[in-house]
Amino acid sequence: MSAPAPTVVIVDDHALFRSGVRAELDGLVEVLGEAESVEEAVRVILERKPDVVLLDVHMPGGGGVEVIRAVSDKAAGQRFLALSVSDAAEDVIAVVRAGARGYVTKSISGEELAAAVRRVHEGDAVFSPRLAGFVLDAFAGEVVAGDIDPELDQLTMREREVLRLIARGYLYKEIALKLSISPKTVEAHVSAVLRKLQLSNRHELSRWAVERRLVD
Amino acid sequence: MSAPAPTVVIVDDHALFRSGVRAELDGLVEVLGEAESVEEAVRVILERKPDVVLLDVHMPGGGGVEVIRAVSDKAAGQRFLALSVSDAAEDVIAVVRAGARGYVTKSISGEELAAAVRRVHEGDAVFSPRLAGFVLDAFAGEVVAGDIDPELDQLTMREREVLRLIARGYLYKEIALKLSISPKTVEAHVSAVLRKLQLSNRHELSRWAVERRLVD
DNA sequence: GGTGCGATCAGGGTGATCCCCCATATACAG
DNA sequence: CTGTATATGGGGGATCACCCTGATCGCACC
Repeated sequence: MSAPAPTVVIVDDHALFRSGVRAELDGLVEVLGEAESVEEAVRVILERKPDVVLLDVHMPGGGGVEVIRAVSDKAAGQRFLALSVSDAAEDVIAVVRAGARGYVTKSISGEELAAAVRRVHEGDAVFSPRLAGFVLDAFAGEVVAGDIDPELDQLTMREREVLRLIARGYLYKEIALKLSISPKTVEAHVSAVLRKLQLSNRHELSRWAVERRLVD
Repeated sequence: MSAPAPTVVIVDDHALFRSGVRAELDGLVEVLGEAESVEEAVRVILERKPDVVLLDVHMPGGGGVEVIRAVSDKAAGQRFLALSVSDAAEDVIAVVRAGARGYVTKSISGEELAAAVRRVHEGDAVFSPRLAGFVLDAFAGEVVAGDIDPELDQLTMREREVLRLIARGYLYKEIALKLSISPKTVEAHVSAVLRKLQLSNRHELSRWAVERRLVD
């Protein structure tokens, strides 16, 4: 337990919060730098190469996920600990998928945060108790869903109905029967969906739907 | 930190190891019982309802995964901490998929094990440092696979290659280009796969592949 | 040396998909 | 009233998917 203090970079768009974290962690970890935007974060992280990046999930310009993506392209081994007010499952899932090795809420104490940083630095996975369930449940294959989607939003109700059936592998004929319309109308709806989502065939459409967990 | 000692049941087919764990945990957690087979484990767990089940992964009669499945059917909230000599990714993935909330190797010390039990009891997720990477990498969408599947087993290597590409939505032409063979040969392989798996079109094939986590 | 299997390919056919054009009715906003 | 969006349809055609019946070659097994 006499390991040297791990080094961190704090990424958050709120200066007040950054200095709060810095003060709380004083003496427990070594703060190498701060950043308040995605671009600045990427630059600072690549420059200072901290043991762990404390990363806010919600930020203008893409959020924590973008930071992880951009940094991981250039420095594969970088470890991230997500730090957020949100305990929404989608946020946790998204940032973990991107590559974060931990996720804690901002209600954490300074000592707990320092401990979490140490554990992430050692390669461990850290999750707030109430979040561990989300992550592992999602990993176990459960459905999460339930959020709003700007891409899905531009589709009309009828188009979404057709999309759902297409994604389940039904033929135009079968969909026409189910909806009591002509196969030609189904075709028209499918074309509209493909155009709006910028996809080129029903296979891509199926994958699109599965990725957004609209079916299966 | 003055919480009452959590209660555990130890499941392992080696009596020597069970008593070792019991001795190491003495005074730190309360051992409610032991089991040395899948059947006994299910019975003891449902009877004693421990806070955490310390579960060996490799056991005659199905191993830890079977225990988790059987118990979860009857007592949904039960928490499991997998304890194994193996640090193979497939073992970790399998047991976490089944529902374990943690996984540590048997090289762990008594104090560390007690701490892990406490954290799992509190709802936290616990992984040995070198295992955390496996689990999160797999969750991030990487391929793990490597297990045996009687359905997949009847496919030849070439057929599996084609299956993978079909499930990803490629056209016969595109697959032919990727594999440097004729579209007609691709067609032949697809037909063989559909026949062997008793499916009728590429949509069902995609769903089949996704369910078995061969793609996506 | 036959027998079987895997991998490669061809021709021909039917149905499905997807694209383009087009038209109609309804509803809603400006 | 006029334009726009939505839902509904049709014709025609190019491409794709799937199935069938073939074939050749190599390799392993008995």
